[in-house]
Amino acid sequence: MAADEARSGESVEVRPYDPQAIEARWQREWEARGIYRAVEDPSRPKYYALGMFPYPSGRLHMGHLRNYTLVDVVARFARMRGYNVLNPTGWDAFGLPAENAAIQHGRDPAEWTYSNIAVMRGQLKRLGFSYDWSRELATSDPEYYRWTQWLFLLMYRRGLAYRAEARVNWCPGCQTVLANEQVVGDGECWRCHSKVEQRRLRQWFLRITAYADRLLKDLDRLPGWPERVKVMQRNWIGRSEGAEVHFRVQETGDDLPVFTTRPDTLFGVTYMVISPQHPLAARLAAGTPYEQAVAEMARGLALREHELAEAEKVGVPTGAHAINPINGEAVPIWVGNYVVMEYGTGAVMGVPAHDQRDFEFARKYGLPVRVVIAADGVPLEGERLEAAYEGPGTMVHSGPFDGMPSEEGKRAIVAELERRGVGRASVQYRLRDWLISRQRYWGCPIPIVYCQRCGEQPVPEEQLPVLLPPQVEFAPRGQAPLATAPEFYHTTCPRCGGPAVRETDTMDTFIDSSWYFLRFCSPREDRRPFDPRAVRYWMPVDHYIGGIEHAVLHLLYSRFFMKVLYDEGLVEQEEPFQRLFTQGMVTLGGAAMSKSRGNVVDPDEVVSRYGADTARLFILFAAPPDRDLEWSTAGVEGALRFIQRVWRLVESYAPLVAGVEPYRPGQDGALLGPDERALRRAVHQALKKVTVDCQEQLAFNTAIAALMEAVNAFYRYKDRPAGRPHAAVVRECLEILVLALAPFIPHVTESMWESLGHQPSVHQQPWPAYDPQALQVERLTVPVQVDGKVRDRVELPADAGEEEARQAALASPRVQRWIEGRTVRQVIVVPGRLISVVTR
RNA sequence: GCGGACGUGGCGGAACCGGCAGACGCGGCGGACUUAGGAUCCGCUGGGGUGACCCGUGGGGGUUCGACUCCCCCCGUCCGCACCA
Repeated sequence: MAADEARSGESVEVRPYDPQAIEARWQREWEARGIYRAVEDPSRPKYYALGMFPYPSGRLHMGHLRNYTLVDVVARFARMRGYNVLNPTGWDAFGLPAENAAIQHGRDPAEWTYSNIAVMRGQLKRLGFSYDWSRELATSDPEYYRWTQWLFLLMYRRGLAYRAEARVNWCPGCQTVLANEQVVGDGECWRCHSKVEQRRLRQWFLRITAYADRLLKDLDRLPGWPERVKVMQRNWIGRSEGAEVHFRVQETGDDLPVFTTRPDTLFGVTYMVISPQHPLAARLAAGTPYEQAVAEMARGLALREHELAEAEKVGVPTGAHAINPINGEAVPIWVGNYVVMEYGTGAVMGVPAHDQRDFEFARKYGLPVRVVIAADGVPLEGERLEAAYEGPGTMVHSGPFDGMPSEEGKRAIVAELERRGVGRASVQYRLRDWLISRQRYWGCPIPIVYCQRCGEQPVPEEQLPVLLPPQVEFAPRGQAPLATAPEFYHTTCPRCGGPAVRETDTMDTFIDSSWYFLRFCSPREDRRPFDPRAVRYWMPVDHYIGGIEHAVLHLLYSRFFMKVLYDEGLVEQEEPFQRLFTQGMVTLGGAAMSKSRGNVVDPDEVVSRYGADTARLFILFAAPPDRDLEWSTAGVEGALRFIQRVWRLVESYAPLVAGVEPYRPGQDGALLGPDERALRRAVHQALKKVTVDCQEQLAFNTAIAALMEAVNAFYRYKDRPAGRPHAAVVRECLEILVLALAPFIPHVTESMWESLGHQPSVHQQPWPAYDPQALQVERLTVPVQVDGKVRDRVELPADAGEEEARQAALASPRVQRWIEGRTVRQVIVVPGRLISVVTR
């Protein structure tokens, strides 16, 4: 009876698939049972899956949905494979938008932030992510930022936090300074895209440059990171090896060091060029006709450094000369706009024959060009040179070094300079120290006070947190809002007890996010930033997933923090993220979704209309996770259709398999009919594909495709004209299907698991093993090529030997037609794959 | 300029280590069921020719019995960095 019903398929009325009811029900149950709560258990291997926590901007967008869906699948898959999984979330809650809302709409930043969090938390919960919600945190909570301040003081104590006056990036839109990493594109603010200006200010910095070398070297210890991100970090750190060479100003006796990567070209120096901001520039030009020009250049640079890349090289002579330490030659000193004060020493030796920039400058101002590296096709006379030769060669016009290969010459010249005490080997980095002061309110207060008597004083640990005061004046006027709150900044000196004032700038929010992954290990710890035991168990993050936009911001800063904590002995690893995955964008009409472009699709609307499982399935299936994903409503409907197809399959078979034990591998295998064998093969093949695709890469799109094929095979079995269904095999295959789908569509699979007579939760089941025997076939069809073109297919026993395959191929009439009149020179047999007959 | 990624049907995308190009899905066409279908199930769907043939993975060369895959040159798209000495 049950069998007949099952076989008659669609004539059986099955309950309709109701995603809203199903999803609400299981979300409630999961929460009530606490099945995603993570508890340290040293007897089990751990797995820390983490998505880059969201900024509570108001509502979730598709990027969030994609990001967290990927993390959720990784977490669920790991859980089923027996790992003790930590998958937390929280809120990167400090930041400018909260403050802008305060300015524009008079809302309290805290109120704005926490009401956004409430909305977005609800959205995340409706998506059914397997978070351990008991670990939720917000960086704007005093219990969190207390420890951010503690970490700042740790940096301070280690000499890694310092205050200095420097030329800094000033965003006129946000009315605050920015770190170099936050100046993006064409010199724009990463947040509001205003053109960044330069100002001189006294600000707090973190000495990330002290870790430049380790940050660079350890990239090689991160095989689980995308090459792209590592390259970006390498370029950002920008290590170059070379030499520092000390020239001397002939007229004043001043020391004038330069950095060069080409000490082998030292004999080719025909002029010296210094940055307009170089301390010597104004001094040397004073009293010359160029005094005013130099001053103007310095001013011009202060405004828009980023435009220089396109600007023409401009320079003026100072009238002074520099003496080359290698040969005693005096060359003119120029001031040039192409020299960056912040890199190297702010002075460059001009070698026009072997540096294209110097070449252009020399040609423009009629400076001599002297060839000192000879190579094929390079004229020895500088006047005939059409472009600088920057490659290696043999040294010429270089006194005692003539004839030496240039690579060797680099070492030889440095040795000679060292011997004479006028130079040494040197390494330069492009990386600058991290400017962390922000003239904003909604951030973590910097725990420093200034005492007239004792100077700069760290706030003692026991006085933390320095609380952000409510109710301050926000109108941006280039000054920190906290500077308008005397009740905040008036304090007493922790050392002498005398009157003192607090620092009124707040910290860059990237500090908050540089350690949150550690806090998640023990989020309620109230005596330390984190419990070392918990950190030892959970860290490092096994799989970190987020957007590429953090390649050199958050990801570099977090690595830096981790290394400092390692040096302090607080953590045992130096690298926070073992494996990193950067997902692609979600686009509509080929462009990233954005409010200003008006092409956003709201995840919430998709969930209300189709359900979270459908939204997830579409996102996972429509594109490989690292590529951009074009949103498609038709595609979403396809995903829904697939879920319904599986739903009907399970529902219509449920009566048949009720109370039946599943078929077990190895059990009377020979007795199964061909239809059952075909069904098992399809299902186990899919299971194998899902297992491999999810384990080795995040190839969820192909994993899901494989499951779709299995479902198609299931329908072929169900709708075949004759034969009663084999209940045990059907149960086995249905269970595998449901288990393998569980990480992708967690709610509906829970209901299916129940329909199959099981107790929840499907997510606490072990991942099934595929049966290698089920994959075996008796006969297979192999294509036969003649001279590289497929001419026929032959059917062979699966275990056919080479000779058998060869005979079968040559016996084929269609192959014979193609080899007629020719000599068969070779037959290549690729077992199980193809046979290639060669006549040429 | 330097560095990285990519280029496959009408569309999103498959293809292990060099071995049947186009899995799976969307869209389209046809059939079944049906009062009806925008539901469901099944079939077809790269182009030309319409019998078994030819062409086809951005373009051109090469290696190979065999190339989306490897090598060389070129074109195009996207991203990052950019007078960094």
